[in-house]
Amino acid sequence: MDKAATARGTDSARRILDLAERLIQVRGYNGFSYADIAEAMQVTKASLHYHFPSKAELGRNLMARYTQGFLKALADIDQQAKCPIQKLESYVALYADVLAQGRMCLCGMLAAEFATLPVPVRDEVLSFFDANEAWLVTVLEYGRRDGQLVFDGRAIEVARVLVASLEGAMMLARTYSDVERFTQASRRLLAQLRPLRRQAARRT
Amino acid sequence: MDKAATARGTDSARRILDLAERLIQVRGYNGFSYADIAEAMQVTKASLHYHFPSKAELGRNLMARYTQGFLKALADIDQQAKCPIQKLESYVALYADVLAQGRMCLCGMLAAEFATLPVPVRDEVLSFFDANEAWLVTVLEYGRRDGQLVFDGRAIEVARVLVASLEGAMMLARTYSDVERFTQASRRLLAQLRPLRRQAARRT
DNA sequence: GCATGTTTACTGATTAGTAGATAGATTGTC
DNA sequence: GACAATCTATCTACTAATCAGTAAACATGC
Repeated sequence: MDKAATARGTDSARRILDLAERLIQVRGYNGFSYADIAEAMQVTKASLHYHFPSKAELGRNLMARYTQGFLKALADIDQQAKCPIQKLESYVALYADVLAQGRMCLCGMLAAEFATLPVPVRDEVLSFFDANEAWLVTVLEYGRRDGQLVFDGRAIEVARVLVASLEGAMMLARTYSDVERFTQASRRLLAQLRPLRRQAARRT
Repeated sequence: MDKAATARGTDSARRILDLAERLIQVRGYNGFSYADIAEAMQVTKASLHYHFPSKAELGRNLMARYTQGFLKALADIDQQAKCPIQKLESYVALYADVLAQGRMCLCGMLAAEFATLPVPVRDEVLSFFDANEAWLVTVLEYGRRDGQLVFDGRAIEVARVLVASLEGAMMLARTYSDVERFTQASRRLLAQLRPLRRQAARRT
């Protein structure tokens, strides 16, 4: 059965990527090694090199998969969310879900280590952020046009502040092992985009 | 002359810390080695271990010095700035100056690698952020009391969003090698705290 | 002669990466 | 349907480089 063969064949590669993803999100690109993955999978390092010849290649593949998955998630939000506010809330939830597992955003982590990354990995990281900003710009402009969102100036600037703030809030919250820090920050960031700004923070 | 001796004596330690600081800000804690510092100083690795027995000890000392310097800078701001807005602008300038050298905030970088850090270094990183938040809270509360700053809810929350957003904006700006990204983000973040919010973004 | 700071010459662990053997499953051919 | 060839995925057994860290000799200046 070629189906089973294919399934088993791709399974190792997928598991390697899963483990690499988690390791990078927790320890960073320079904080994990092939030996870590090999140990977790109970195989030898050599077999990892069969699937991903070099660490750079592993990183590039991982990033490509991550961005693809993120774009899929954004498309799902576009289908399901009823209004721009809801889209932004779902967007924030993507971050919160990662943080809830004690992980950083893969790209936030790689952005920190950017100077040490192989060039192909760098390119993928930039693509990820570009795609994020582009999606947010669409949501923001649409939301402003029909009055559901309020902000000054260019949407791209708001989008960039939003991405940067969420990444930063995620990093600080993880450092303090305090998800609530992220929740409070994201609630505040979204509140600023809503009309009726007086209600930005209902509770003190 | 004990002065010259002390000066020369402490000079090596200071230069080691200077180089370690730059290396961590650019490449991260796991992205540099004693060999990097030794090469830059034209000495052997062994002599570095004379001054800082272990990498953890080096990191702890570096963080202590960094926080001390930052607190000094905050005290200077308190003395020189005339109003809360000006204080916040000077605070943001501290970040911008680091970024202008192509570096990340030392603690922003270490926050990303937090899971892999020796515990003493972790503690120092947390102290740094705690001190930042505490200073900001004072500025924010004072500013709101006499109407120069406007924000909803608790000052601590605003302080945390500010720190997280600045760290995130710094990281993204450095990733894109585009200081302007940080400038725009910080201008926008501070504008939200000013009265007359209509003027938040004068130019597009 | 004693303290400070440096060097030489190591150690053992870990890093990414490779060559070649091997087991088992799949495929093509008669 | 039997058999050979090939493919997939793994293992053993390495390499060369780099990592943090150490011991002991050695210089220099007070």
